[in-house]
Amino acid sequence: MLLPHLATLQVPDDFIRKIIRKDLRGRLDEVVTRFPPEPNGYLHIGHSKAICLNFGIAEEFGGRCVLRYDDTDPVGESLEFVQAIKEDVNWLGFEPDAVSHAADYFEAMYDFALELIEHDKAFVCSLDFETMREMRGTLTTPGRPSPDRERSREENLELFAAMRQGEVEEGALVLRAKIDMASPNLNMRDPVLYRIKRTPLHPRRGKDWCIYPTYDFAQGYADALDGVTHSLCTMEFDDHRPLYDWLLANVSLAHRPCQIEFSRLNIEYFLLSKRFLQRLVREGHVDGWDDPRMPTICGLRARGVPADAIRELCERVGVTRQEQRIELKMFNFCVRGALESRLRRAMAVIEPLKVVIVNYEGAGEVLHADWHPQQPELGAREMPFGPELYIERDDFSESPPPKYKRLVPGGLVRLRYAYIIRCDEVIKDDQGEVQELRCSYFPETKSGSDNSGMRSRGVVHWVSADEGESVEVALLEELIAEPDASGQHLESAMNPHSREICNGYAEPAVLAMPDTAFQFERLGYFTRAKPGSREFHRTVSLRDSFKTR
RNA sequence: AGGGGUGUCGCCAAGUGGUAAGGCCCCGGGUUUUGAUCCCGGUAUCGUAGGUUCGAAUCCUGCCACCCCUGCCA
Repeated sequence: MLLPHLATLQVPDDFIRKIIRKDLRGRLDEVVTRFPPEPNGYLHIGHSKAICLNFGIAEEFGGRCVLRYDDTDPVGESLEFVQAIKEDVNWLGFEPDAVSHAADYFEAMYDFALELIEHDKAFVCSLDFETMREMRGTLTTPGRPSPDRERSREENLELFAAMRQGEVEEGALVLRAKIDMASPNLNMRDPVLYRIKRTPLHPRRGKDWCIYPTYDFAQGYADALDGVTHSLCTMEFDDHRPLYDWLLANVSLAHRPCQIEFSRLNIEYFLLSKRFLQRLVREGHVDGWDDPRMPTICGLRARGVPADAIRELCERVGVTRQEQRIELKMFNFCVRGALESRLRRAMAVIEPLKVVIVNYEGAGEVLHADWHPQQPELGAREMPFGPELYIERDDFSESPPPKYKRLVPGGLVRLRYAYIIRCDEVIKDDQGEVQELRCSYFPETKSGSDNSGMRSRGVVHWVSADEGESVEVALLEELIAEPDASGQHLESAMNPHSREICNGYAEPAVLAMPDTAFQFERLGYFTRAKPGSREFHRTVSLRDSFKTR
């Protein structure tokens, strides 16, 4: 799983794995983890950290990992998301040992609720939303008990049954835990356990149920029913843990999963809130959840980011309880690392500038080059060369910055895999815009048989003007312009240049190959919009150490 | 009457009383017909103030900063 050039990376060993290793030495025989997405949206790169952690641990310790859909609230959930989540998990390289649904445990959960009521640990409350909020108190003042708190067990049982039977209006009654209205932990102030929802229908259970358990109620029991030993979740649930434990302790359940929290993955320029992503799609800022600029798993896949680049990133950033905001550079490093050794190289010119070789005799010739300088087993291709070519506009300059290694008037530059040329004349239009370069070439400098001893300033890529294939190339950037746009308004945060289209030319061999992605030399890694398409978009640029560019 | 969590190089992150790993970034240099890749080399006294100790990033005390919590979302 490690990338060839990154083989030094050590096996993961974080505080969670240390706990598990210790538990396996005595307390437990097997480790069972779970990844519990709510099927109300697409997975994004933030989820991949939890996926890699949970599935990775199961793999490393010979345990199991369950993909559990946390479908406890029908609002916003759909089967479409269920399907997409499964596909994304698989694409990332993981196969769940089991798939479960919290909704399939509704019957068992209902029984746990009854048990709590029977033990006087839960009650049916008739407070309306507003009043309940008011009576909960604030961060610094204690709450006050509901007037229904001392309702009799019989009445609670009766009312809860009525709720379940659909005899109660939505919002009229809820089931609450009876814990401590004065607890400094707000989660312990008699939290709601069940609420009534008549609409929409549950995507999986239809109209079987009209009462639904809250996250807090469902989580621990679903974990227990799934046989989970270590319930790994993100830091914001840290102060839910006392409730998680309380709910498990007050019911006759032998199995006791334990919750461990770790910090979320944040990446510069990636805004991962579901609300934000939904809005991008809804308002048409992107072409869909799988737009190649989206930070969703399917978006990254469309962009050409390989699964192992994502896994590599998750492994590299580690697992701790510290907030982490990873630099984009780190992400890009992993993407390049995954692509570097496996993509064929090719030449494409994105902003063409015509070059005419005035001393070239004949119509043209065919040159040869390996598909990859370090991987000869990838084979070689032929490329047509002729008297008219295109080079990149910014590979020529009349007023070059210091240390410029490209073409200047009167200067020499090597056309990669071909000849050294000299710029003899610059043709401009009325506006003074460079139109065309007239150059002469040196036949004795032909690549592979050059013993002229001539030295050029640098090397430049090119495409035959006659035989180059026209291609449409999209240069992609992040959707937001600020490294951290959380809390900003969408309008001001959006990057207006997230997709710039260029019309250019690629060497013909590119279109003759079935490869879905190439490295266009000196430009970056590019992926086809669709198989066989002549539309490409840039997955990531090459690292560029040219300072004044 | 608030509670919980976190503070080690620009970004991640090891380290758990014996004198600061590693990666990314950055800066030098080498190889190179991609200013790519690859290869060498360089860069921190641990939020802060005290204390304990022969010895502290690690133990104790105070302070400071940041994050989370007042949904019948997850």
